[in-house]
Amino acid sequence: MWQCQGVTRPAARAAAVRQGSLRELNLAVVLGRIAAAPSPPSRAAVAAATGLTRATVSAVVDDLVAGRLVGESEPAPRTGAGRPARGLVLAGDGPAGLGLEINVDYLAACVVDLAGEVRHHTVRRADLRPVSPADALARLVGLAAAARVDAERQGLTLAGAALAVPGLVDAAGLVRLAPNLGWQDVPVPELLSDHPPLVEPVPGIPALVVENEANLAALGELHADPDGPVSFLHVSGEVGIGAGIVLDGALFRGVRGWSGEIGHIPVQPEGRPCRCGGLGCLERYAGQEAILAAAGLDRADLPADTAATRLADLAAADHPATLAALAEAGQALGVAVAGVVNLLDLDTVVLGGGYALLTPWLRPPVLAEVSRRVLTAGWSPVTVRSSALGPEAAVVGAAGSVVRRIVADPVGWLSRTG
Amino acid sequence: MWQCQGVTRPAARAAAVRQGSLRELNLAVVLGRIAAAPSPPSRAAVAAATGLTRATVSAVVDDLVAGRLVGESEPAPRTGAGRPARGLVLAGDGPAGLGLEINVDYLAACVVDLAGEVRHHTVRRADLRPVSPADALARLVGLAAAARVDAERQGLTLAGAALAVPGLVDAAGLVRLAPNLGWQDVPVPELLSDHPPLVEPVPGIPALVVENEANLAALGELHADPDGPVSFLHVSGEVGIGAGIVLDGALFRGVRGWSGEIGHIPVQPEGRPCRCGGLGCLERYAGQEAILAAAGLDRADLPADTAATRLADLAAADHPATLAALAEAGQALGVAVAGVVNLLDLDTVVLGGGYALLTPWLRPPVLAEVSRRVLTAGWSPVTVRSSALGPEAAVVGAAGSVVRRIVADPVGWLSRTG
DNA sequence: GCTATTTGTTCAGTGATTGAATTATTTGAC
DNA sequence: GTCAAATAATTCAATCACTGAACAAATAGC
Repeated sequence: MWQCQGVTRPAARAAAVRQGSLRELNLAVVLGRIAAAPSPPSRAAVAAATGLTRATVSAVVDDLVAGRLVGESEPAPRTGAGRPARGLVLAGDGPAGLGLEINVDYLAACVVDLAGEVRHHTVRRADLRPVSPADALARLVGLAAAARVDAERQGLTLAGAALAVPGLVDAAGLVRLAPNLGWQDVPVPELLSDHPPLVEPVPGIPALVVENEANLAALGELHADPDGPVSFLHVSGEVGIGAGIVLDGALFRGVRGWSGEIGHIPVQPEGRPCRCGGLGCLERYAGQEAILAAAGLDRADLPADTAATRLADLAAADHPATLAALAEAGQALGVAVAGVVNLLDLDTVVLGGGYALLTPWLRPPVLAEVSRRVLTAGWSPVTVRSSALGPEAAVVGAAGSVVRRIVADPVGWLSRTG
Repeated sequence: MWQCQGVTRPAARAAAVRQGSLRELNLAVVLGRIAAAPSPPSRAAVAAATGLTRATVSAVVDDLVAGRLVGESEPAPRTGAGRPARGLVLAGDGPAGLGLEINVDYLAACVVDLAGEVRHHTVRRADLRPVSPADALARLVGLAAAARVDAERQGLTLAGAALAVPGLVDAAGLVRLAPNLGWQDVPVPELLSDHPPLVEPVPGIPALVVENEANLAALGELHADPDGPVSFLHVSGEVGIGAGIVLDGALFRGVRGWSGEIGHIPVQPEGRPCRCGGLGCLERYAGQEAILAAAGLDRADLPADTAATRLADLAAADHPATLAALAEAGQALGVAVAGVVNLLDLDTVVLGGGYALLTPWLRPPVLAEVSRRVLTAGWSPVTVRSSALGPEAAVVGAAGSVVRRIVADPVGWLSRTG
């Protein structure tokens, strides 16, 4: 009689359902089910899981196979009597996503297929700070072209690309600010328009999405651990500190796509001045420069990308100043994370980027602050763990975001090949 | 060639689309369109807006009219030649939502019809702190019964109820903690099971949802201003400080429904101890008690519900200690809000509850902290405004949450009456 | 009074799903 | 070794809801 459940509202589906939409929706449902299954499911298993009839599933699967989105695997392990099932798997020779990344000291490209496998991965180290945006993008196009050749050699078709940059990106792909690269108002799509296209045009799939690195790294984490939590906070600690917020399996980008600036959450309202103009931002206490300074290390001594490694080595060797620096950083991070958890009620915090290596030392103080400051900590434990992917989380997440889009809405790809 | 757009992922629609779903989905689409239209639309206008044919819309509308969800209004103002349209409106004699609230010093009930009109509203003042949860709920049932009689007299059928409580509620309706009521682990549905049901059973609509007051107040704000922003932060300042987070028109409840505890975001990590066990929580700087103390007022002097009024009166009279207290509270609130905006990239903050009256004095310091501390403040102005609803936001939001659910998914109601 | 215009309904046609029947393939029992 | 049971996948007539065009209704303007 008195049943209870939470107040939720289904997302406003403005789109009317026309006759043909039925098939379009079921293509996505069946493909999504095949993608989510732990082992290659049979048509009958998909039917049972989705509630569709086997006849419908067969018809839908035929379309998916014809469109090179799904393939049949060898007979799955038998369980008893009966005709053996034919396992359905996401095609390894269909569309793939191209992930790209421009960071302070490297460029990277990778290709991920529908099944989520990384089929190509290149990193080219170079200090990009003295390089103009146009030249940096030109070099990146070189990497992308090589990735494309490699992908096509493997029978894959690049259907879209996503570029990770360490900065604020608006909806049009304009990089408003990437302080560590020294970029300001760089119109990436415009600068790339001189180059040949990187991917095959596919209706419904943007040729290029430019996105904040921390956001894509969070998606990479989702991708690397499909059975993990669907809502979590992914904190990337580099020179700056960025966060990607994943809610119900989707990236939360904010009203303008500028969410996740956890590095500028105040942790000491009247504390150290930050170059953003604020006072006491988290970045000034837990950013790479702050940790290095507190540990007594000169930043000029070592390239940015080895800072975390160096700190981890010193900490592992019980270097007192480093341990103290990490404890202080972890405490500041914990204060910010406690605020976030109080606000959003997340139960998982993933430490990524440079923090991944430092998790053994950062985790205890973060957990201490969380358990002290989070109102609901008593009933609901918060997990703090290290990223499953390493520094490549952002590129992999970028490529994964493309295939994720295809799986969620395969109609564009299917209409391409007819 | 180089089109760009954000990385978004459509929500995972696990549900397969069966044959009948087509109609079910279009019932919701058409009903939603009628609800969203600024003036009663014709069938032809709905068809044009949704992309369905007029024939389909007519058929769907017939079902909706038969189910008492939609009615026809008198001819809308003419625009030119042609057969006059028959305007479609949400029925004022169909299902309605029952909103309930238990707060520190009052009980409230209200009824909202499909169109969003408040058709009944009662508030009964009483100090609930010395009253046992069972007795408080018994009194509430009395209010609810009166509301039901009034609703049925007006031809309405109560299809569901939502109860707002100032505390943490889990998914089963158990109130884990409501400090200001003195409640702990109160199983509301169980305590209500002795009473006759408050509403007609409707498939798909929970008879009772228990939810945090701040969350429902945020929904009330969404309800009061349907053309307003679809993503915003609603901060209710009472004895405690709670926030409701609305993202894309839906309440964000967090993993366990305990989101919005903005009152325990640290604003001075080593500052004043809070009864939550943390240090320097926002509540200790911008909560009602902190403001009263800073203004030199004794809390015992005045009932809790008049504290905001009293402070507003004193501030309007330029009482120096009150002005200083509000400035300090506003600054602390601004620090917390700046952190939230950095994290979530929201562009609207609504001050509700007791803060609504104090907005003229709180807004300037909040805005100052936001513009100083939010990284993207330069490109994206943040609006800070007062709640459109007064203290009744939570009850109205509670009732509105029920009708919102019916509009978003009318199938349950329609299957009830056949 | 006639025409143009817009609204809303009717109706045959179509596409996709449905459910039952059928075929295919293997396990296990007699 | 053969047959029955079991499971997988396909085939096919029936059904349901949307489509598009034709039609009826109602009004403004000439």
